[in-house]
Amino acid sequence: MSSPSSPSRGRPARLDRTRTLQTALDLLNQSGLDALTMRRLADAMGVQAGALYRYFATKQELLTAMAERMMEGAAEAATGASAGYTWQQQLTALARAARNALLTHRDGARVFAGTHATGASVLGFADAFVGVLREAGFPDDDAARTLYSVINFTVGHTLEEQAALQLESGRTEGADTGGGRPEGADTGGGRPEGAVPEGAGALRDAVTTGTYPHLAATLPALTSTDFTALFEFGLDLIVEGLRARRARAAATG
Amino acid sequence: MSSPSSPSRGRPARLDRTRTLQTALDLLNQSGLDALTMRRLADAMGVQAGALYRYFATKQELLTAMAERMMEGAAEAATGASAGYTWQQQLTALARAARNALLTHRDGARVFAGTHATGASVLGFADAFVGVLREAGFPDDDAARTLYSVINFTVGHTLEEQAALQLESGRTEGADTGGGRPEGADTGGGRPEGAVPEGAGALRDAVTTGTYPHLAATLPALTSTDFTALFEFGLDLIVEGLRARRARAAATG
DNA sequence: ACCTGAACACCGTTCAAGT
DNA sequence: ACCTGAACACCGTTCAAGT
Repeated sequence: MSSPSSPSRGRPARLDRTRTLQTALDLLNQSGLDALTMRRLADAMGVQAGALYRYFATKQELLTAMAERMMEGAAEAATGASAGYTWQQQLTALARAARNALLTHRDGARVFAGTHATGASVLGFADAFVGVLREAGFPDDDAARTLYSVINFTVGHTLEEQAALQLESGRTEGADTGGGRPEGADTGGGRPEGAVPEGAGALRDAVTTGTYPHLAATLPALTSTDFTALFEFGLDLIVEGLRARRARAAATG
Repeated sequence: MSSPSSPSRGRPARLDRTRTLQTALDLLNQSGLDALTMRRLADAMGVQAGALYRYFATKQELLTAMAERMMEGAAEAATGASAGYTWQQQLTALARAARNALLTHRDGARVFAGTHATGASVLGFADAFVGVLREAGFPDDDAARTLYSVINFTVGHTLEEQAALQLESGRTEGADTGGGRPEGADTGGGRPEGAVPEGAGALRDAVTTGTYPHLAATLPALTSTDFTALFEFGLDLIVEGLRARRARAAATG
């Protein structure tokens, strides 16, 4: 029990797990995951990089703790006032809470996807989610698999959403010093001479350049930036799929 | 047109886009994404690291080309013989082909998720996918959104699947030299003294330690390693959701 | 034209030594 | 007990210089 967390005798200790975690989350929000290095985090805490390893054995362990904290309160936020909600409404609320938790932190989905947090926040959320389905009468297997379906969809979606956010902003660093870059390394697509597009514009360009009739016809929806509507659409598909499965089971059983 | 790809006069050139790409994919399969560095790739090609930058302006561009190549043939693999399939069957085949394409390469999902490939493989796949839905009579918006739902679910799922594979193997490097590691940095959970579990065992441990009634009741399904069944479950949910949406639209319209 | 050599500005992690 | 200093073994990327 004489871990670094417990305040023994001696100097008051500039570091501890909680303060390090909070500073890491702040740094993440300010600068993004790529800029969150152990050295920069140490700097922000006025300490040498090596000192962090007394509280987190590896960077991976720190990231896992961050993922865990991101999910804090997600289950509660979705539970709302109390009862009177259908299982569809409860499931939808939980999924939205998960997406919101990831969106609340810059690169939240990347942090979550890169870790395997199994703390109280994540498991509490999972237990609430599975509980809704079990109490609605779904078989245990279906309940567990639905949890993964919704989580995987949510993480995949938010990964995309946050990647798109990063591209549409943050195009203003290292603003091309004008140094003669070797002319090679082209994609070979015969681009109009300008810069290589990267965001939604890249998709629009590529679609209109090539011959993709169906993509061309759906370009507006394909390049839409209404990620909330996109998330709701997929979520609704899953929930409706569950309802259909339930109706079928009721008819058969 | 005098790009490095076109063989002009001079020495035969040990490098080119295609050979570099192939070697990178081989190295990925052998060693994983974390070991795929520009320096190691250069080593594998018998060249200095800087030489690679004549063919790929950045590592990100190389990774995008890799993602693009992973998806090569996915649309065709799903199209199968010819017609006679329902839109549900065609959609399911396309989604399976996407997962298989990612699974075929080590860390394939991580590579794909970290890039924004908009080449012929990816767009051909997307066009085929959207085409199935449009020809089945779905509105353009629904077709485009369904594409994203399925892709995001598939990427999220395969990310998890490949992460789980990595954990259950590969526990045999840097086999603890016995050096006195500082004793701190514990999670504070009072673990039984052994090593920190990381795979499916970590989840099982955490669930049985805490008080999560619903997770405890569904533990077998929760810790199952049948990822194909898990993928099929989620995919079926989405497809059934689409069918329900279609039936509703037909009744209303 | 294509590649080498060498540098620049970083990384995560370890660990003896100080206080 | 807690942190510093300094190192180890790496990174991605740039670019003058050689051939």
